[in-house]
Order: sequence, then C-alpha cells, then structure tokens
Amino acid sequence: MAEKKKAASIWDVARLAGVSHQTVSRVVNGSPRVADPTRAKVMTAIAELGYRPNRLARTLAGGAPQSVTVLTADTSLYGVEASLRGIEKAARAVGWSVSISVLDPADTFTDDDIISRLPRAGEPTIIIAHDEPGMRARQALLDAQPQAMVAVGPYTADELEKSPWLVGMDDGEAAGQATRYLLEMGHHTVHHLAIPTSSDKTQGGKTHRADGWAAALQLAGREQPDMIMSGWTIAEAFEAVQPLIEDRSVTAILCGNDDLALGALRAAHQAGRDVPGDLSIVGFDNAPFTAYTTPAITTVNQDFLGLGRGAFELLRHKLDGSTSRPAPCWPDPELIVRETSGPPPRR
Amino acid sequence: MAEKKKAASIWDVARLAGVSHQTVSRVVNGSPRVADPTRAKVMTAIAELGYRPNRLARTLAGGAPQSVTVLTADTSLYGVEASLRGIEKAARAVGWSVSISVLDPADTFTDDDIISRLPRAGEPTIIIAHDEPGMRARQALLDAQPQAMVAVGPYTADELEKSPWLVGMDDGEAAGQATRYLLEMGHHTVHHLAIPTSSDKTQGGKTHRADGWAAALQLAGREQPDMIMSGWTIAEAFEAVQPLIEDRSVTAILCGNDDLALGALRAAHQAGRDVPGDLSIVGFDNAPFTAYTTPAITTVNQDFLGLGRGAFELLRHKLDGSTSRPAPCWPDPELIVRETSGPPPRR
DNA sequence: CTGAAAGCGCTTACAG
DNA sequence: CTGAAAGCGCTTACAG
Repeated sequence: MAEKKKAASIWDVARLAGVSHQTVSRVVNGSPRVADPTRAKVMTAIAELGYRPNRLARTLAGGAPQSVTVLTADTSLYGVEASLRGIEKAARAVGWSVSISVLDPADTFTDDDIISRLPRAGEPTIIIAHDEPGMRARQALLDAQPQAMVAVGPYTADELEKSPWLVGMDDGEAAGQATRYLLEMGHHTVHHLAIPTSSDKTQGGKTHRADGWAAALQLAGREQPDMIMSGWTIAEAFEAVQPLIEDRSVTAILCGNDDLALGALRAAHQAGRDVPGDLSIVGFDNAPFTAYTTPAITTVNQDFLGLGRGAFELLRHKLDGSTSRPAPCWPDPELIVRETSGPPPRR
Repeated sequence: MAEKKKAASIWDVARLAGVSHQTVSRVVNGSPRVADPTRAKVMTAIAELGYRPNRLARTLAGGAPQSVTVLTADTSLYGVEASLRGIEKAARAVGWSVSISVLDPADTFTDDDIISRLPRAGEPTIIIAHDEPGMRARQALLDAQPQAMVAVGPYTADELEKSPWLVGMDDGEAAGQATRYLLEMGHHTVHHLAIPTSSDKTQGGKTHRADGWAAALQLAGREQPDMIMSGWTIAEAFEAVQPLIEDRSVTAILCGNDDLALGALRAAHQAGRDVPGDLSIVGFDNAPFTAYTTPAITTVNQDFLGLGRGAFELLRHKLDGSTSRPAPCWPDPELIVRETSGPPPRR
C-alpha cells in the first residue's frame, strides 16, 4: 500500500506531535532541554511515522560530521583490507558511515581528480596508501584540507613523529627484527624479495621494510645482496624470486609480505629446495593463510585492525580541533616463528 | 594563507562569472542549453575559485542519486571482498560513491537498526549476505525499499529466476560439477565440509553448495555421508575436518570454500595423509592463494568481480524504473583442476 | 538561452 | 523548556 509514499520528514513528525520541528530535532539529537511529556509525544509520532533523520540534510545544515571517506589502495591486499575493516568497525561503533574509493594504480589521475572524489569540501578522509599514486593523492589531500585528513601506512618511527596526521607501525624496525633473527640462526646473510617501492625520490627506491633489512645487515657487518623487486601479486613474486631459488648459496629470504612469501615458497618447492632445511623464508603481515600452509610461514604480525581504529580516532581528534594525538593503542609488530625458517644447511 | 576560507559555492561562482547560480548549475551538469561564451565565463570562474559541487546538497535537492550503500558480510572473506571490489569499480566508473556497512554476526540488530544505517530513506543499496543475520537484513531492506535494493550472494538458478532483485551464480550447479568430477575420477563417494548455513528454515539446514553436492551424489546413486559443518575460519575448518581426516575410508572431500580447503589440506598433512594420492580435496571460489599452495588446490572459479558489477548494473536498472533485468555478463562457475585432486588410492 | 522562485530536510544561533 | 527565522548548497519546474 504505502509503496510510493514519501518518507516522513521532521515536519511530519512535528505536525503529528503538535510541536515545532525544532523540538523534534532536539529529541532526535538527545538534547536534555526537552520536557518529558513533550519528548514522549514526539517519540510516539516518530515511531508511528517510521521517521528516520536524513543524514545528508543534517550535514548540509551544519551538523557535526558523521561520515568518513577512505581513499584506499587495492583492497585485495590483506593489510589494506584489514586496515579498512578496522576503520569501518570503529566508525560504525559511533554511528558514522564510511565511504570507500579505490586508488587504482592503473588509472591516471590528477590532484583534482582525487579531491573530486570527496562528496563535499572538508569531508573527513583517511587515506590508506603505499605506492606512488597513493603518495601523490596523500599530498593532494594534505594540501587541500590538512585539518580533515589522516593517512595510514608503512612508515618509520621518524616520520610518525614528525607528521601528526600519520598513523602506522615502524616497518623498518620490524624488518630489522626479522633480519636479525635469521642472522642469529646462523645465516651468513639474508636476501630480500621486495614489494614495489612507493617513490624513488623520498627513499632512494627502497621501502621501509627494505631499509630496515639493509640497516640490520649493515649493523651486523654482513654483505648486503642486491634486493629483488617483485610486483604485488603472488604470481609476480613467483617469477621474480626465481634467481634466488636457483642460487644454492642463498639460504634465507625475507619477503616484503606474505603473498610474496607464498610465491617464494611455491617456487622453492617446485625447484626441489627444502624449506626450511635448505632455505629459510620469512613473510610479513601474518595473513590468515600463513599459519596453515605446509610448512606454515614464519612472518611478522601487524595489528592492522588496531591501525585502522587508531586512524579513525586520530581523525576525530583532529576534527575536534585538537593538535595533540592520542597515544597509539596497538601492539608493536612481532615476529612469529613458524615452520619456514631455521638454521642454514651445513656447508 | 587561505587555510580557513570556506569552500566556494555555486553562488560564489555565479557572482564571479556574472551569471545566475542556475546557469552555473547548468554548466556543471553539462546541460547543452548554455551559450558557449557564457559557459566559458563560468568555467573560468570555477577554475579560479576551485569550485567543487557538493554532492550532499545535490542529492538533497532532488538530483539523481550518485551513491550506493553496501551492507555487507565480513570483508575478510575472499568472495565478499572481491564482490565489493567489483561494485566499487563499477560505481567509480560512473562517478558514484560507495559506502560500506558491515553486518557483524556478533552484533544483534533489529530490522530498524539495519534501515537506520542508511544515510537517508530510499538510499540505493546492495546487500552482500549469506548468513542468518544477513538474510534478515535482506528481508528488512526488501520490505522497506524494494525499488532501491539489490542482493548479491550464493543462490540457485531457481531463486535467481524468481527474484528480479537477486544477483548470483548457481552455486548448486557448481558444487554438482565438482562432485561429479570426483566421482568420475573413481571415488566411491564424496564427503562435504560445509560453510555455515544461512538459515535452517528455508533450506533444511543446507547451503546451496551442500544441496548441489547431495543432489549429484543422489543422481549417481551413491551413498550420501553426513556432512561436516565448519565455521568460516581456516582454524575452525582445521578442527572440524579432523574426523574425516582420521577416517581412512574417506578419499574425497569437497569443501565449502578455499579457506576450508586450506584447513583440510593442512590437517591432512599433519596426519600424514598424502594429497592427492591418498585423499582428494577440492575447494570453492578460486582465491588467489589456491594456485600457490603445495599442492595447489583444485577449486571452482567464481567471477566475483563480475558479480559485483552485475549487482551495480541491476541496481541502476531498477532505479531507472525498469522492471526487466540486464542479462548476466559474467561466466558460469568453472572447475579448475590443480594438484589436490586425483583418483582414489587403490584398495 | 537565461533568471527569479520554491523547496529538499535538517541545524545552528536568537528569541522568549 | 519551546518556537519563528535564516541558511546550508544545490535542483527541479516555471517563466521569459
């Protein structure tokens, strides 16, 4: 019956309850300055009409923001998906809605295109980025609305300290930890199968993970082998890692993430190299599958959910005009030793 | 300098260009009924002020919808994440924004809570659901705004035919295909490790995948073993599958999805059962990791990206008032034979 | 081809 | 505690 009937507005409720629309607004928003009997009348009318406040109108009229837009790298990456999940959960907990817009590296976009993705000027936004286009988008956002943006991603402790709009874990330190572990197991050196770098300029063509790896090697006075660059997919890792697999002198490979580790593990199996007896492989991120491959993958756990939550909280802080930042409330990255790592083979 | 300056509105552009705000609206929306010189003046003003239309105001004022809200199951599931990705990509291609709201099975929510998640009454929405709370939410949506919703998920050909607001692939047929393949390989029967069921009432406690499996078994005149229920996580599958692994008479297991297959594979390895020599394991969905485990997992490919795109297209069709539905434009599910399946061991 | 009007559904000051 | 006003930034008819 009521198929085409227009949804009830604040005015409809006001009329039915015999009050002004302003009073309806007060009870909907939980204002204490409403007499109990009045409130009751309004509540009844709301229930009867099935009234729902329109959030667009709310925001347009100047109400407090209740939505966040997430500009994000490809969500098929575990770390990205999990961070996004953390943001969504935190947002939903306080009644905010979250929009997503994927930054496809295959697309070419200008700074203008990025800003145009936001539903309105000043929209609160979080950016999850790690590659070159992502970094450009981050800068565009920072230029356009520094007070309403926050970025999540892999950073160094140094960067995190300097940029109060950044949320991340110390990737370099985590990579160093994994590298030291392998050296302590007795490996002469550790090779690195790297995820794509975010930018040649800012980091000399290295990711933070690669930096941490290189630093740990140098500190230990070990030779630093050429790093192998991989794409993001398992298939690309499988191809890229071949030279390392063929070289019998390679005994340990630190991979930029778990997908790459899986590709390397498969390549090792196909080549008949025994993991970990003959070759150690370590991943990064602790994706769910890593605990169930055979052998199970040694990796570095990252609390992406916590990171997402942290990003959302930082954003709200900033929106409230606070210049301080809430203390990080997630655990540091932690090496999880499983079955793909061990001592090198006897010479 | 311009830090706190308010964003330019359509009025600011109009004033600078010396036209009415109405005319600005016309050029922004690409109306042909604007004189070229006028258009040029407006464009200049837009560029100078860095003007961006406010989409909230646009929608509020009664413009055509440009956003879709996706109510979704946990995005850590591959199929869910990939479907969402398909929706987002299709939406972005036509300039729409997409909001997501996760239906956490751990939360208890009423029909009212579901509708309250939408930013406004009549918001175009797509629901990705397969479990009991998801089905309830789907029904709530269908009751509240049948003309502005579409659902994606695992369905039968029959359901798809009956419900013009449904998008999915014929899961039963796909499961039947996998089951027949295993029987043809010589297995006496096929066991099933099942994903959680969506509802006891509508399907007698079985998923469509389980239905297809059972039907194929019956058609072949084979005994139908009790199906084993698993949770959604790899860890739960690992536990749930133990009885099947211990039973040496079990030679083939069809799993409800690839995560379950990975759990089963790991369990088989730990128990010393040779896959596929001793036991065949088949997954479902063709998640990226399946091609790179050792042995690589035989599975059923599903075009989730196409499904997401199809859902978005169907939604737009409905919004335009069309009652017909666009023809599905994605491939049927297809068995991909890899390394975890083969003939049963010799008796 | 262009403009003056009314309205979308709300909110924040301002009055009482 | 409650209401009348003005306005958020746009869009659809309606006029010319």
